[in-house]
Amino acid sequence: MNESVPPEPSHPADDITHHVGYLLKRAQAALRGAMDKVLREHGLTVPQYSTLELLAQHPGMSNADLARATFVTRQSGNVVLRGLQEAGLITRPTTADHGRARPARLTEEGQARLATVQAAVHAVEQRMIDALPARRVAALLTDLDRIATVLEE
Amino acid sequence: MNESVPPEPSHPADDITHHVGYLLKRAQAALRGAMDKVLREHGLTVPQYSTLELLAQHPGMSNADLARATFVTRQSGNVVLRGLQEAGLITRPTTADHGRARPARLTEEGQARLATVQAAVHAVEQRMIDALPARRVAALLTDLDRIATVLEE
DNA sequence: TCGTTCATGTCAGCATTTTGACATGCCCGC
DNA sequence: GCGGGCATGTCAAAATGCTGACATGAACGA
Repeated sequence: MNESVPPEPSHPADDITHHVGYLLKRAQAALRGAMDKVLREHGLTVPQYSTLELLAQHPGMSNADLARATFVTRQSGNVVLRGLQEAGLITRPTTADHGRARPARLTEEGQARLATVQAAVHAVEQRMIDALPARRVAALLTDLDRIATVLEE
Repeated sequence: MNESVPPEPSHPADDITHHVGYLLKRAQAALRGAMDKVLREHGLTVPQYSTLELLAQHPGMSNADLARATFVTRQSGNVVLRGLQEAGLITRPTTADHGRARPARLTEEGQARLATVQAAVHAVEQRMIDALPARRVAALLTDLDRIATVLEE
């Protein structure tokens, strides 16, 4: 059953802007821009927000954990963590009780700041979801997961 | 190890790593990494490849055009263009015949280099597509397009 | 016990990208 | 004509991210 897509049978690559990779990039760029715009009003960057959100769900994550989860290097993650610490939004023990990992946790102020921006960020995500047929959202999630998984190996 | 996840069974929707935004980021990061790895063997970066591909389809695009199409600033686009020009893969007129825009075009060597890497890059994209149910690919494309469109405005 | 291996945190240097600014050249309404 | 408005190219400086390197601490097997 290949009849549903007959437009270009012979030419495999016509318009790059309609390839999966390009659209993935475009959607991600648009999301990044929308989040940046919203977060700037609250004095946070996207990496900072992501870190706060992760720490809220998993208190005690180390710098290396957070770096992996946010898709940056440990070095970049460290910079973000220092910024958040200077802003008083997180705390890290000065000495590691086990290994070298220093578990990070949200401060009261960190939790408050996160709660403030969550509404705005979630509104952005809702705009995304509302733009899609409701019954396709779940499929999109599994598809994106499969793409990531197959390319990560 | 990063053993940081024995906490309470939170609701699936509460886990950020299953949100659309996070999966979009993860898929894009994985794609970027896979393309980087493949292109490095041919001495090209992802922005350079993207620019070559766009110029192959649309000869004469200006720096500003390319910057918009690759989701970077004009300044960054200019750096990429200079690199490609130094490598002898593209040419740009030293003076603009109309306005300030200087249309870029692939050289013979540029076309050859592009043809060489296209197979490798397309193989990556094929791995993505093969990881998905065939009948969902078209839906994924339209969904990504809708996400990008709604967030770009 | 000891040595190897691995993960982590951190420093330094480099590359890339962005922000901000400015000059130049078209278009379009007046 | 001609002026404002806009898009483009480019420079300089700052921000951001990465690679390479090193030291420390834990886990594991000989």
